Amino acid sequence: MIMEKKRTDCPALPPGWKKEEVIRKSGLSAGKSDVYYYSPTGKKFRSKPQLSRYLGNTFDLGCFDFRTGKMMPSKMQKNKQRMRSDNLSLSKGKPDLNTALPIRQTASIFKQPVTKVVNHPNNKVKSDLQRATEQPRQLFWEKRLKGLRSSDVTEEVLRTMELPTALQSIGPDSSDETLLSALASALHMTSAPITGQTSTAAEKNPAIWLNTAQPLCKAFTVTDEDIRDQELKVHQARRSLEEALMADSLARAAESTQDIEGKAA
DNA sequence: GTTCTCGGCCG
DNA sequence: CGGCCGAGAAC
Repeated sequence: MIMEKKRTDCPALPPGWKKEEVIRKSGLSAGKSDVYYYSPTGKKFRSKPQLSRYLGNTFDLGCFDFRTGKMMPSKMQKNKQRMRSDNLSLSKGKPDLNTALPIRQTASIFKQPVTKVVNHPNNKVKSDLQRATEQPRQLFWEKRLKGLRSSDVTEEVLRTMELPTALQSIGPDSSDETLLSALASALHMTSAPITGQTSTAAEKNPAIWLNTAQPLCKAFTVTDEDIRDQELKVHQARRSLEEALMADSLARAAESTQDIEGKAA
């Protein structure tokens, strides 16, 4: 009888990645288990460094637990280096493989050319950006984003953002349930300014007058006050983050002191 | 040749 | 003790 190996989906990794656990059947280490991962293309990975090298900056494995296959928020970077003023600038030890660089990980599905390296002389590498931008798009495609919610790596659904009331949805689905998605998409799809639908005709008969280069959103103007408000929000968010990091760093310091006391006793 | 498996090193 | 990887075994 052949025991098939189970390759299970791994929700903490990008779609298509599979995890497998193999129990050792014999030898001194019988009963111990080895964990492997398979990329969407089927390549096998048998350690976190190996996985990390392959994913590079496209994915942060900082709090990924290789054995369980889950993101461990508590295990936030098991780095020796503490967030302290005395080593903020001069980082000693190895440069961290891929937690260090602040890479935006949410936008990668938009307009990213894929470079596929294949060791065959007749194959050519295509990076065709035109395709991504000039493909025909479905009218009112934003509707398909309805009901989609973002979630973090532990699959907790995140609180949605509140949009200014000046932003009004347009089109067959007048609710603003897709508005945030539509605007976020628009910001990623183009580097041109996002103005919304400037033609008033579009409001009355969007099926005909819709400007497809712009999101399903009535025209709006951004005032200097809006910008100041936003700057304030960002500033406050940064303050909160700074405080949270500081509290975290203190908690860790206390934790390790207890460790030492525990061992001494 | 490739893939599977366990040993064993090292932190 | 467990993660990681070398290398022999198996195919």
